[in-house]
Parts: sequence; C-alpha cells; structure tokens
Amino acid sequence: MSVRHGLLALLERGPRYGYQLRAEFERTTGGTWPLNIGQVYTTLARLERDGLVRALPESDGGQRPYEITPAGRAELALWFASPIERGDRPRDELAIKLALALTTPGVDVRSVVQTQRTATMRTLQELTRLKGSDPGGREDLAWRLVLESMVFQAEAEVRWLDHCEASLARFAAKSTSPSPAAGEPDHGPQSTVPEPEESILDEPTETTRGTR
Amino acid sequence: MSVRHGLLALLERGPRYGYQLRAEFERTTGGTWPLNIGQVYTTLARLERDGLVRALPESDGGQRPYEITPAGRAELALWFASPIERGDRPRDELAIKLALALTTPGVDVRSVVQTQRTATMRTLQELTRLKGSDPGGREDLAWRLVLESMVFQAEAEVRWLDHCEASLARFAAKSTSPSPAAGEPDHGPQSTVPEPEESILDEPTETTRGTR
DNA sequence: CGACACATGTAACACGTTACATGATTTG
DNA sequence: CAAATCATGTAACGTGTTACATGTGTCG
Repeated sequence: MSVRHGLLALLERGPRYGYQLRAEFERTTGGTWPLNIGQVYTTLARLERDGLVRALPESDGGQRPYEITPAGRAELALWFASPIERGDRPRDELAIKLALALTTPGVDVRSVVQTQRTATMRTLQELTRLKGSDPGGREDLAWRLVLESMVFQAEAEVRWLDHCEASLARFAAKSTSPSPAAGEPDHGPQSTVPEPEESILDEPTETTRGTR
Repeated sequence: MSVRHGLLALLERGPRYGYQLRAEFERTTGGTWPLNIGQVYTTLARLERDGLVRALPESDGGQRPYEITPAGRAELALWFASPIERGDRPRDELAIKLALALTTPGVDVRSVVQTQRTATMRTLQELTRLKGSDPGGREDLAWRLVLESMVFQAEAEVRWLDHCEASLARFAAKSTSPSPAAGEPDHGPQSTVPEPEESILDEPTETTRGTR
C-alpha cells in the first residue's frame, strides 16, 4: 500500500496530475525508487473509485489533476497515525533462501552467505558514495533519511550474515561427523511426518540482545 | 520470486505434493511466514508450465506429487549461486512514509517516528520471546536464523528511527537559530538499542573480507 | 452422524512491472 | 522537420491474498 498512500500524501499538498506525482515522488526519495508511471494512473483510478481522490476538469495542456477528498484526508491521517506492522511486510527472500539452503542437498551454505555478503557490501559502498553531496535542505533531508534507511538495513544484513556464518561454524563443530544423510528419499504416500530429530542443548552465547 | 524458488528448493529434496510443500515450508521457517495454500497450487502450475517441475501420477489418496526437472535444478542452482540484489526488493514502506511525512502539511513527524518505534520495540520483544525454546537441531537452526534475521532488521529499524529523530532535532535547531551550533549533543532523547551509530564501513577490518 | 483435518483446485482482487499506443508541446 | 519530453492511458503478466467449492479420510 505504499504507493497508494504515497500519492495520497502528495495530493495533500495540493492538486496534482499523474506525471507530476511521479516526478515529485521520485524527487522526495532522491530517485532511489523509480515509480512506474502506469501504476500512477491505475492507482489514481482506484483511489477515485474508493472516493479518496476526485478528478478535476482537464486543463488546456491535457493534464488531468486530482484533488484529495475529506475521506482521503482521513485515510491519510490514519496511515500516519498507525505504525507499519511486521506482518504487513513481505517475506524476506534472503532469509527464506538461507533457511532452505540449510536443508537442501548439494548446497554450500557458506558460499551462499559469502556471495550475499559481498554483494551487500558492494551495495553499502555504493550507498555511502551516493551520500556524498548533501546539503541541509528539508527536501534533501527526506531523501538523505531514505538513503540512510537503506544503509541501516544493509548493515543489519551484513551483521546477520556474519552471525549466520558463526552459527554454521558452531553447528559444524558440534556435529563432528556430518552424517545425517541429507533428506530421506523415502516417504510413503500421505505421510506429512514431522520427522522428530535429535535435540542437542545449545549453550546460550551472545544471542541475548536488545530487548529493553 | 521467493515462493517460486522456495518450492523448487523443497522439491529438490524429493517429490512432494501441494499440502506437503506448504507444511514443510512453514516448518523450516518456524511458522513465522504462513504460506497460502492457494498460491502453492498456482505456483506449481506455473512451474510446470515453465518446465521446472513435472507432475507425477496421482496417488490413491488423491495426492498429486510433483518432481523437479533438470531445468528446475539448474534454475535453483542459479538462485543459490547469485546474490539477491537491492533493486529486486520492494520499496520500504516505512522510509516512504517518513520521507513524505516530512513535506506533508499538518503531520507531526516526531510522533510518527515515536509511534513506529514503540511498535517495532514491541515486535522486538515478541521476537526475543519466541526465541526462548531453542534446541540445536539442523532444522531448528534454520528457523532460528530466520527469527534472528527479523530481529536484526527490527533492531536496524529502531536505530534508524532514533537516527531520524536526531536528524530532525538537528534540523529544527538549525531552522530556529540560523547560527549553526557546532558541538551539539549527538544522540536523540533515548537510545535503548545499543550498537553502533557509526557505519561498519568505517571499520577497515570488516570490509576486507569476502571479496574473493 | 457430524466435525475436523487432509487435499486439490478456482475465482476474484490488489499491487507491481513492462510494454505499447496516442497525442501535445518543446527544442535543436 | 525531427526528436525528445510531457502526458495520458491500456493490456498483459507475475505475484500474493482471501474466499469459496469439492471431495476423502478419520475419529469421537
């Protein structure tokens, strides 16, 4: 719902038409997130259908501006007032990938981790490079924060990858013979067996963090 | 593309049918990400259409298992071998929200930040609570890492929010009194989550890794 | 029997992306 | 004039979600 609400927020500043909205959206995020123009129009159509915006008469230049309605303002206020919940976010593809890599035969998890780490570090360098020219205007503040958001996320990813590597090493050290024989090709029909495996005690290491 | 490749990875272990795939997917991620069953079937249909999986004869119980094809194995290997690029990920709704809040009239950015911070901290506590029961099996390793991935992301988010608040304060101070105060107290009102404000790029020891 | 878990599917919709078609205006 | 930019839209597809329809098997 980010684009939907984003357009609504831009219309709160005053009537805008499609092309203008895209330009303004990309400008406040510093061009980091290019916005598809087709989606602007379809989203505007849906917003109008839902009564959150209203089309204004077409101007001479062929522009078709929209304005926000009271219902739209209410919706926008609600968006700003309520936090974004964890469940609303998409699945993290990287986490899925690593979790599945762990139990997929013939996959070198360590190299998956390393490959990702290299790529993310490259991204990180690119981001810090972008952060170079940086005056202190209010609009620049916006896209600088957006950039830094990506930096923080990327840094967290690298830390997590390092943590994964450490966990993998610890696990490998614990099971001296990596003999669990990967997946069992066996499986009678209709057995969704939970497959209860051995449970080794895990010594609590530095994994107790930031809960306060 | 996460579900598509996820199912492919599960099928690499051996033939599975739809229901089994969902159960297995949710199990390896610890039920953190419930997988819609309808999507499993449509995704399987698309995978079959693309020649990455092949349907096996229906068993007695009415199950319709699929097996991975060589093309599917190739695709999967490619997935594991290539990093997930930044551009492939969706726009961060929170960053958009804050960037737009900055230039939208009548929006109290500080309270938006605070609301989100509270919500994320609650999520963080919930996550660490979930991490309680934790044996050291290989499958448990997977979902523990998934959980910790979310923890790392949430921590990064809180740090970023604190950083935003500090930036806002700095900006407000600059606007009200045009004379830039040189030595301002760096951090915002509260920093419950420790860890660096500095980028890990500043630490030369870390950056030299992984570039093989 | 009836409720529930298992199992497969379809339909409809929201959102996002890419590509294409169509004009108007500006500019080299 | 030709090309680029501005501006609006449509079509098709992928992905994800929700809801519904349809069966079978099991168990109290």
